[in-house]
Amino acid sequence: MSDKIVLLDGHSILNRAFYGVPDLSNAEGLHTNAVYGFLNILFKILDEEQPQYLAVAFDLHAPTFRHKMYDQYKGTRKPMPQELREQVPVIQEVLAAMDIEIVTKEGYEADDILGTLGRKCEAEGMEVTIVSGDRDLLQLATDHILIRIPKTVKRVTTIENYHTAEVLEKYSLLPKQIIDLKALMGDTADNIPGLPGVGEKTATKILLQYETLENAHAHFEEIKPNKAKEAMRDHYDLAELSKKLATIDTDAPVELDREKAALSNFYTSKAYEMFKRLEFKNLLGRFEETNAEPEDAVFLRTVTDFSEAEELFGTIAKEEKAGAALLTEETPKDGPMADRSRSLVGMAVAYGSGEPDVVYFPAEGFLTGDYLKEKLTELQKQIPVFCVMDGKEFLKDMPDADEAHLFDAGIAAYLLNPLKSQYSYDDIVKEYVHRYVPAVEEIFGGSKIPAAGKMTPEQQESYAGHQAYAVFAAQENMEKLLKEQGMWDLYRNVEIPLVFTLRQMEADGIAAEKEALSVYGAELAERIGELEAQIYEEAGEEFNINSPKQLGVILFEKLQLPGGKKTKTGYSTAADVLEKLAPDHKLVADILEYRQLAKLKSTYADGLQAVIGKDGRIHSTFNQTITATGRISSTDPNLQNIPVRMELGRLIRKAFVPKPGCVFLDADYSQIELRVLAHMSGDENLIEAYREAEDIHRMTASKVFHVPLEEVTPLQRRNAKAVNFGIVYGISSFGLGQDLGISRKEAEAYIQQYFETYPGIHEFLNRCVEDAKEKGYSVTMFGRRRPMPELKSSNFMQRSFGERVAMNAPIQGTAADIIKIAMIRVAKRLKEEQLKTRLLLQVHDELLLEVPEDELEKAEQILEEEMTGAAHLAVKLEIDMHTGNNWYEAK
DNA sequence: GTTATCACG
DNA sequence: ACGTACGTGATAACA
Repeated sequence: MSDKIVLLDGHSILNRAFYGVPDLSNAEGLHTNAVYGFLNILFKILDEEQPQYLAVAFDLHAPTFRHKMYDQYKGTRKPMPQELREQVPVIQEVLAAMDIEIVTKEGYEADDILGTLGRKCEAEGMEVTIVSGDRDLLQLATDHILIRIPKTVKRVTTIENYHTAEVLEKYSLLPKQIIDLKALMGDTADNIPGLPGVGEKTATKILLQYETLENAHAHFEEIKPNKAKEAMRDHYDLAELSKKLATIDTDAPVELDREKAALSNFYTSKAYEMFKRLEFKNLLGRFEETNAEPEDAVFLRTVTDFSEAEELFGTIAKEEKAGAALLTEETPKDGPMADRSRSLVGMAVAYGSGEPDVVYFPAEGFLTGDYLKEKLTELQKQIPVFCVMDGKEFLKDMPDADEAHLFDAGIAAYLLNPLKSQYSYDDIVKEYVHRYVPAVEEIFGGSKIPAAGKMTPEQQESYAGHQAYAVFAAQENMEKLLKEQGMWDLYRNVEIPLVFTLRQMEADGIAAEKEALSVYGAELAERIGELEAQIYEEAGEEFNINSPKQLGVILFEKLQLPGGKKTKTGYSTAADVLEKLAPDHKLVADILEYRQLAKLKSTYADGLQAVIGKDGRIHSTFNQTITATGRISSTDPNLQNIPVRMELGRLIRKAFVPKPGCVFLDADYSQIELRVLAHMSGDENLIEAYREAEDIHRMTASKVFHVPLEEVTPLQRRNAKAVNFGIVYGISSFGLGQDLGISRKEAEAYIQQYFETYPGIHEFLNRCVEDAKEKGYSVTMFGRRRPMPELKSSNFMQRSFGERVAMNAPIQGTAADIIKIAMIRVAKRLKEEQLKTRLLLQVHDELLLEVPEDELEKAEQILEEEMTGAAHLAVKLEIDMHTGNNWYEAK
């Protein structure tokens, strides 16, 4: 059997894949559809062909040399869309990670490289397969060179195969005559002009008779269709040029490096990382059987001997920097946070200069969990730079950690790119150390991390060790980048202190009365039952009201209500659709009420009861690395979306109570985002409006609608308020119209008048978009960045989204910065003044404190001072503050 | 696991 | 012409 080689036309396949695969992008906003499609085609070909060699050819310049000649001639080449362009380096990176040979040559196209290598390999007795989307390549087909052309029709990829015989069969021409064919008929996709008026039919007929272009020209007077004859006579220069354009150079100065092209195991750890980052989940399966060894592994070791450990701790204590990772087991794994007990299973420490030593200490024998914790706490206080992956998690086991020494790599990575959905140690190493360590999937053979106690000793060492290595190795570069990007102050003086504040909030939790929730839930259940019966009766049948699909069928098919389709899967039954129908149909009104109550019961009445711990408190988790704008989020449960707007829902807040002897103290910023906007835009009129008026929405209405302040109607005020909100969201006339239930045109007029009233805001918003377009990211007052890849999109919708985000992110982000600062300041004051008052919750513009009755006055003063003093803006920061014996009263 | 809906700022 | 408000998380249904 002779050797087989597969040669791929990189750009051409990428291009095919781009247009054949629907738009995909990963969490970073990077488009990935073409890369995904490319890899699918590659794997399919390799599975089928089982070649010994593989190489991929790329043009060096996207608009290629040969085509440029014609571009100058006619200048009609469309630029490559940005979404495709950005994927070119990605596929090259992926191929490189897979150790696949990439061949390029200055001054030559991929075609020429494929042609040359193909001929050479054939001459050496190999079987050659060339894969391209470009039919030009058919000219290369022989009995030993197979041209394969993938086509995607309706999401199914099929591949056409051509040896000489197949070319003859399909085109009635020899492969080398394909050149003449193109010369005559042209190829718009490739910008080959051909002869005017000559298509495939005529061209084939001419070539069947005369074999070549030149021979045909010599006999042009005999050519049959008159049009073709004249074209041949008058435009032969075009055909000659076309032939030149269509001819593939099979004598380019390129060589195949057999060693590099030899197909080895390309399931490398680098490739695995790339696939993971690109979120090609079903391609990851290909890696499972192969066990890729990292090429330059981090050296790890496990120490179990007590005196050796003691000695090591002594050495490490003198270090300037260390990285650490804890393996902790939580039991039981579900149920309320407070009911779980934690035990240390082991810990890893990375230290040293240059290539670090990484040591894993299992908590066993004389090295007990308590001993290790004690030692690590000491180390943490001694070592100036102490790096961990997740500081807040670390504090659960090391509550006495020193803030000044802590480097939280997860938070650093979040600030450097807040768009990622996860901050994993392996990504961090890849991104900031340019090295590869095994990810959890590789260590555990699945994306799930088993309980620490269930891991094998090897897995424990690898997981904890690589994590300790990662934070240690990445720290320097991350710190440098944070400083370069002007975020070091934000990192050091806001985010890191906040880690400690949030940890305290989580640990304290908030008391909730199970009984009250249960009673509330029972009341809801009663009314839900009534509604259910009514709905079935009105609908004439029983169905699952919670199923939008079934509900849509009942409403819009069975009962023929107007409202039609809206979502891709069927009818929309969202509240705004149903509300339009509710006044005329009792059924719809009942459904809306049912929905509301069902939500309250399942999410709040039942949901909250389930997370109350044995201590009677709810310990939510506050996430600091989730949002794109810098806000924090709350999960398990989410305490930032407890009902308040509707009275019935609001009653839930009566179940949240202070502990005995305490009261709640709640304060929220008054229109913080609008005030931030006034400050950042510097708009004199808005700033002045804030100085003059109690009620900013009324004031805005007065100015926008040119009526005296006292004569502003409630409707005018409502509209002005909506515009104020809209501005903060990155206004669009459509969105505003939707919100106010008016036409796009009317909304447009409001916006216009608003901008006339506050011209500085108009300028500011434009500047936000322009700046973000230029720099690729937006910035808050405190330096927080948000990258905005969408702004470069050629897709109108995505770009518009980017523009709105560019207007919103600096405002929402700055407000988020301010309340974070306020939280730190409040926490600091409480500590300094040794109060027992505790910060319990943050709800974006609101803080809830649990205050011993005798500290109330002091706490009020602190809260007022620290919240309003958190930032100095051109307008005052004002708060509304209340006390109460539950959250309902305090709000 | 994804989709639709709805709770909050 | 395109088709939207910005930022989150939990639940139930459905595949």
